[in-house]
Amino acid sequence: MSDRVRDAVIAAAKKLDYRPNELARSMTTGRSGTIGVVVGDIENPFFSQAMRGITDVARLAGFTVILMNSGENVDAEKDAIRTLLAKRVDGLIVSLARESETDHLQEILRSGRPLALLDRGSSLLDVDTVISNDRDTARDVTKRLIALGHRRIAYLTACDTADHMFHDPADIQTGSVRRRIEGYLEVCQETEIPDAEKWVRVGAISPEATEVIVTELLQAPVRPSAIIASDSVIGLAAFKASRALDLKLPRDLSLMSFHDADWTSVTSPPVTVVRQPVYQLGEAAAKLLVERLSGDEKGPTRRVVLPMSLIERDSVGPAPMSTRNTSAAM
Amino acid sequence: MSDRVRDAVIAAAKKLDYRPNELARSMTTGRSGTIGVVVGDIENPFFSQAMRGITDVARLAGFTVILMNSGENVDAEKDAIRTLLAKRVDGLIVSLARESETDHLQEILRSGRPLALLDRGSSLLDVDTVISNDRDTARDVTKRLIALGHRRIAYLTACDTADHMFHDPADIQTGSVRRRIEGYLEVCQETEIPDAEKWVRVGAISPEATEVIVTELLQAPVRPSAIIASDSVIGLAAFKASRALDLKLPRDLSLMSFHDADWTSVTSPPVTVVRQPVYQLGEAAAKLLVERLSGDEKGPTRRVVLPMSLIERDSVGPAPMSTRNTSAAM
DNA sequence: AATCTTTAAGAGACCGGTCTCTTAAAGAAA
DNA sequence: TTTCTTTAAGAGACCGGTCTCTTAAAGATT
Repeated sequence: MSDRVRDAVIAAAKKLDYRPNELARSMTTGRSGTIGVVVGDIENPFFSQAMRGITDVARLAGFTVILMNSGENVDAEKDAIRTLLAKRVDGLIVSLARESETDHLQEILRSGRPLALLDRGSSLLDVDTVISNDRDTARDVTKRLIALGHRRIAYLTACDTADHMFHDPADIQTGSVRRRIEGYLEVCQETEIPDAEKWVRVGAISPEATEVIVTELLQAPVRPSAIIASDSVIGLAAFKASRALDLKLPRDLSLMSFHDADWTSVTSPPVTVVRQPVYQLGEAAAKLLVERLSGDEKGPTRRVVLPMSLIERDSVGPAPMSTRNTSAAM
Repeated sequence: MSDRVRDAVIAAAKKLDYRPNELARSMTTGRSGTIGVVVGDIENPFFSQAMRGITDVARLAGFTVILMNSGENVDAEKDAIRTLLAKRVDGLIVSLARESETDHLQEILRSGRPLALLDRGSSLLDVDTVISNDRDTARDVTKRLIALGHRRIAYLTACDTADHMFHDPADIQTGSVRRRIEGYLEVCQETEIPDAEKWVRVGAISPEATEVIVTELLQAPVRPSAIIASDSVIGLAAFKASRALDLKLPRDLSLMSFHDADWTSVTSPPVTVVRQPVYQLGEAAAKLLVERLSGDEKGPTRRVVLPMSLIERDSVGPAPMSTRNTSAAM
């Protein structure tokens, strides 16, 4: 009897090509089967790789992904989260624009939905987080550069400050970058390199802005012998700018970049990079979220730290002798 | 009276931090404020750039975007569309895996939702489409190579066939690529270059696969003097493979690639590319869709063709004299 | 002051599912 | 055949909005 009726229903359903309305289902069940993701800019290979990791895990777990770009802008981020919450996503993955502004994130928590932080954590927020070992890697990288005789090492980041100048790590609102700068400064202090702070440059928010910063840096009377780029977009712009100035790497300048983007291995010279497990970062964040969504709602928060590693190629070399004694040169 | 009550309501809403449930709203209005996007692989810079164009337009129009990867796999594409339809997206943007399989797209049309095709059209489907002028550009590029004396020009694409060999443009299911190959073959025929078909290689679906194909191609007794890569991922792998074989560009081999990805300008030599308005492609597709969604539901279908242009750099040069007479060399 | 118009507030149905509870029918046991 | 158990089908409420219709109250008109 059950069979007969079922077959009839199925046949009818097929004839009318009936599709259950997931919206209606979501309304009663309270679950939308959707997770919201807020990233800085999907065009950045860093985020598109991470996004692939997220979508792969989500799909396997039966979730669908809504993507929103914040442009690293807090207001856009707030809007995005508000929209996502209104759409009743089951959980969120956010790559915070500024770690200090967490009011809108509290809102997520208050709504009872789980949240996972991607690449940037926040001490103000006790939630699942996936980051890289930024500080340690920055320390290693800086040590390596110093061992090669570099004393004037510029650090370039897209993170901007109110006056577009760097004074203190506390100015930097993006956690991953702040930790890197802290690591860099620590090592400089330990090796008694004075005024390392003055070599940190903020506001490399676009290839054009980066070009201006790098050009100005390299044309100054006292110029850096090495540059560390905080991501591959900055690294690429710095590479182009140094070439435009006819500088030979690594003779005239040592360049290294965070994120082993595709292009870094095919330049001449190929550029020394910090390999970041970007896909895995996204994957891990999605896994944490999916686990919360299917079971232990209220387990202890987990913080995953994925290791980065230095890939030494040919854009980094010994510093010219003339630059080694910092105090004299200044 | 109205004011008093409204104020009271607003105050109460604020106190309870009330957020309208978009799901419930969607159910009655029949509009979810969401558009579904199906791309091959968000990790590919081509798609991530296009996606940025889409999300920017969508956000401005008040829509939210659900992203799904098909991996250029028809079954995954079908699944994705089914899910999207069940979630009651208002419209879809799809980058078709195979132009001949359109049953699942008919399903979209039957559901009454608008659809826009991105980068790949289908003659079977009368819907809004945004593509590039693939055939003409391929013709230009081929002519240029032939003018430089090239007679053996390999064309590499990720599109695969059943037997992993190319026989006929009809084998190629990705419209943009098929049109390019058609343009390439047309020009070869017009200039009486025999057997151009044998230089088309399919199945460059990953960097590894591409490396195998390129290495085999370049180590054969009769090898191509020029390679055209159908996208920047293939172009990069081909660049690496040729370098691994110690070939000097453009002396030993001319290489050019579709899609002006970032890296193409920083290699040595920089590679000659076809500039594709990728962001604009996404933008245009989203605009077409949004227009349908807000007004002329049933206007005539529009096909937007965005122009590509050749950026000549230094990876393409004259063919070695020895390769110019095809018949003798074979 | 009585009537008509305007405007606001309240009540009810609906969207399309899920879930529980009741009722009816079929099959098993006495 | 009667009674008890099992199982299937049907009815109703609910999720949280939108929308329409009714009712009540305020303001305008003569």
